[in-house]
Amino acid sequence: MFPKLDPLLHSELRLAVMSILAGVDEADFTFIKNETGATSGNLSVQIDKLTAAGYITVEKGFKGKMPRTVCRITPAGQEAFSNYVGALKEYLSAGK
Amino acid sequence: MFPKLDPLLHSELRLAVMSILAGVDEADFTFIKNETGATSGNLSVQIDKLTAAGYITVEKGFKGKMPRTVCRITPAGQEAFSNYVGALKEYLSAGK
DNA sequence: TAATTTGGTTTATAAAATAAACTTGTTTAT
DNA sequence: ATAAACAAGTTTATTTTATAAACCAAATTA
Repeated sequence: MFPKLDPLLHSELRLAVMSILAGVDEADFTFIKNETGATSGNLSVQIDKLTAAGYITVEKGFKGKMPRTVCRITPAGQEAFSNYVGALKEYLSAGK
Repeated sequence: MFPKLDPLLHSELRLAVMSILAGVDEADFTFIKNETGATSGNLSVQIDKLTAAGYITVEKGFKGKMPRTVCRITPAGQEAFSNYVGALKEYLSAGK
């Protein structure tokens, strides 16, 4: 009746990150930080976890001279996110 | 853009409990335990938290000779659940 | 050239979830 | 009658997460 929720996605910040990345081609660290209001440290940690899970990729480069970290969602990440949304609906249906 | 999610509800088991209670008049401990597949210990702890928050009420009695714990959602709980569902939708919209 | 800011990472602390062990009392089998 | 197994939880301990604090290197600004 209640499907298991992917613990990697069932986290406020990681979910927000995935939500952003699901809607765009790419987004950099600073943009995600601004959108979510997260601290750099927290964001850095959560991005690592999503990367380790293969849900996103991280590409480090430079914009001019400043370092820049670009994130993208992977197909596996898209699917995991989609599955999570589906599973969650089972929990929410009663609460309209 | 991303509303804060009520941390009391953003928990797999507590959310399942609230989801059950949102749909029925009352439910007892054993029923919730069966529906969710949770361990007694975990369920006991999470029910305490929901009770402390005023989201549910717990009534202890007996069914025949056996102890029995009946749970009900409160108006505050209904509203919190409803708000949570609304907030969550902001996070899920990108993922269809 | 001395702050200050940008863009982070690493490490430490606080909070949460989960599991293991225990309690109280009830049936069931011997 | 009594021991073994079960029901319905609670309490305590362990593990996992999330968050915050401290730190770092390079770039920019005063």
